[in-house]
Amino acid sequence: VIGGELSMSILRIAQLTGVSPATVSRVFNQPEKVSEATRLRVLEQAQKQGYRPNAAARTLRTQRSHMIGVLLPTLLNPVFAECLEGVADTALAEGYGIMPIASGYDRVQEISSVRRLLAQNVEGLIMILTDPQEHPLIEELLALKLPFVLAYNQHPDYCCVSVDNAREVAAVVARLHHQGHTRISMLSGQLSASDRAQARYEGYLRGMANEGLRAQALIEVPFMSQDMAALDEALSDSVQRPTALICSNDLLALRCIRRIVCTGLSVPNDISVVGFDGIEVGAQITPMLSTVVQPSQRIGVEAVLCLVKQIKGEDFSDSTSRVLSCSFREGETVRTLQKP
Amino acid sequence: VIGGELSMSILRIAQLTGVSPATVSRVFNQPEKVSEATRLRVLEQAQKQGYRPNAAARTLRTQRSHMIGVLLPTLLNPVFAECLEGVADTALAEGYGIMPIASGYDRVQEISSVRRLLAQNVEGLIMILTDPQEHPLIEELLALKLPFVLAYNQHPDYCCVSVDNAREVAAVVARLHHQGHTRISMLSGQLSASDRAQARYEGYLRGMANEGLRAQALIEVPFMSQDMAALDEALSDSVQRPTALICSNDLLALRCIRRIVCTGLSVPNDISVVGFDGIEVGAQITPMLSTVVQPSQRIGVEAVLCLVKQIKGEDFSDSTSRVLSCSFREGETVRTLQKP
DNA sequence: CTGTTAGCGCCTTCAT
DNA sequence: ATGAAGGCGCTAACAG
Repeated sequence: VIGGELSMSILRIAQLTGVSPATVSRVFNQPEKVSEATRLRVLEQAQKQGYRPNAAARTLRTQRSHMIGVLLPTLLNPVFAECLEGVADTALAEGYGIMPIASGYDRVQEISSVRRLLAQNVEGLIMILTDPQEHPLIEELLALKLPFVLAYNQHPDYCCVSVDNAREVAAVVARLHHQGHTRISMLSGQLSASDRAQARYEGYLRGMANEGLRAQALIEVPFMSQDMAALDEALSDSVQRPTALICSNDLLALRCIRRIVCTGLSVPNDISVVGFDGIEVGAQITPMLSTVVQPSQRIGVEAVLCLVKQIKGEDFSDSTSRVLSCSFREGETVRTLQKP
Repeated sequence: VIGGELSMSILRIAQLTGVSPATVSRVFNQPEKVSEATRLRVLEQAQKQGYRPNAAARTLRTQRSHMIGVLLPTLLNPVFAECLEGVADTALAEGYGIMPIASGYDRVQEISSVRRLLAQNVEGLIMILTDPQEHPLIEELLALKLPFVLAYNQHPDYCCVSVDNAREVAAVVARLHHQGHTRISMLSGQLSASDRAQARYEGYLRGMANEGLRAQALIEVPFMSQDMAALDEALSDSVQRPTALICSNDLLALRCIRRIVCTGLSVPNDISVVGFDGIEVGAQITPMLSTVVQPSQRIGVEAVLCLVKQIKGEDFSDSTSRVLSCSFREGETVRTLQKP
């Protein structure tokens, strides 16, 4: 009965310790059900042999992978990297591993990426979609009864961890107005590219209406390319030129500032710029970027907590959405205008 | 023989299609060994039933998880996020999933994190360590015969994908000297914090020696905190003050620029600043950061390719290290001095 | 080209 | 408190 070249497994530890495999298993999963004496012996042997439970076998047996899939647009935008950091840390703390995939803001890739995640038998998904509206993926997940949480996205029917994009931008408009600005424009990537962009633009419109200001036409630039022609045009008319520019995200804001300065104008003296996201570097640069700071890491944290709750509770209806509040970073890219 | 509530599995598809489980398995793994007719029938049935092969079972059976573990300091520094993007994309293309964990620049966490990765039965590891010198982890992995690749780190004995940090910094020194700078200082986070920091500092010393310049004392600031006292002191003496400052990484460079400007000095008029890393945002800001651009994404890509080669080849000696070359980004934070 | 069979390593009732 | 036994879903011989 003496095993020969037994590969590393629970069985080997069992034999070496002189107990049954069941006992070894218990030591790792229900330690309280094993007498301290044998438990220590098993632990010691396991230690000595460098034994680690086989995750695949355990997953197969328990039907639990302890894996969370994460779908995000790209890690090249720090806002998502910051979020992922929050996701990673929290998942770890909750006993889950994460498997991230970037979709490149592409709906087709979003679908294929999630399929791969499903193939890995993830227990749940955290997704940052370009736009959750009528997304085939959602139906699919619902049918599979696979728990998921949307991050940054907003949708009335599904569990989302996000911010009130529209409200935040409207507040920025009010703030700028309060500082004497009336010609306030908004610049964005392609609106169709994300629900955030749309919500933020709506916030702009609402804010302008609230303040009794005339909304300007949206300055829409291709986000992926570096083409700033639309901005150039908006700046060309030095009389009608806006005094303040709200950008749909921080990366765009930086790009705008650069373009404006290259044009020979000054930020914030000639034109104020406000971003959205609150990426860390924005606070390191000079002039410090004035921006709406989303709690990106916290969004990641909450998304995991919410997802884990769903997974544990098996309760799919408990998917309480969370709208986190933003703060405004008083940077140095906004100028208070003299009253005329 | 008519199966009842058979849970989703290869067996179910087999029964429904009227073939054996082996055939279904072949359809997914060795399609060429199955007649087109039955293959199509199986595929159709699988499709209809929404069947997906169970990854855990497959892993258990084949002893291959198709998972790569990734250990990195943090995602909050864009340089690592960019690298991870490269890792993620390439791993996907190679048929692997990735599982990233952040270590927070902490050796103890590095160890515990990798343990967790091992517990997930990853087939290999990509690691960005603070310092691979005499790292207990390495011994452990070697003993386990688990393939791994170090990224950014440099070590003669193990497979690394990195850049020649020392050479690149030395080149910066030469470049600055060529532009008329002689009082060139270097600023870094704690040297002990990473082998990169050390190598870059060595490069500074070597570069200064090469140019026949007198190396200044290293300005060492705590990287994690925002404490810039050491810099303040270096700038206090307006006569001896350096005309150029080489920073050990881009994040530090941004912080320095901010501090310098807040002191009332100008970059680059009063003092030139050069970074190291080449994070994307550095090119978006104004003034554009002059810096040594590491091919971060490519480091990630190469690391995966190198790792996969090891995994496939089972050949642990084929671990050819790769030293990628950097480029210099001519930004706007360096001034060419007039000849005296 | 297809079917049969035997585990991969683990957990978990059910006995003892 | 511990042991025995079955099976999670799949693949890789080996037959036919």
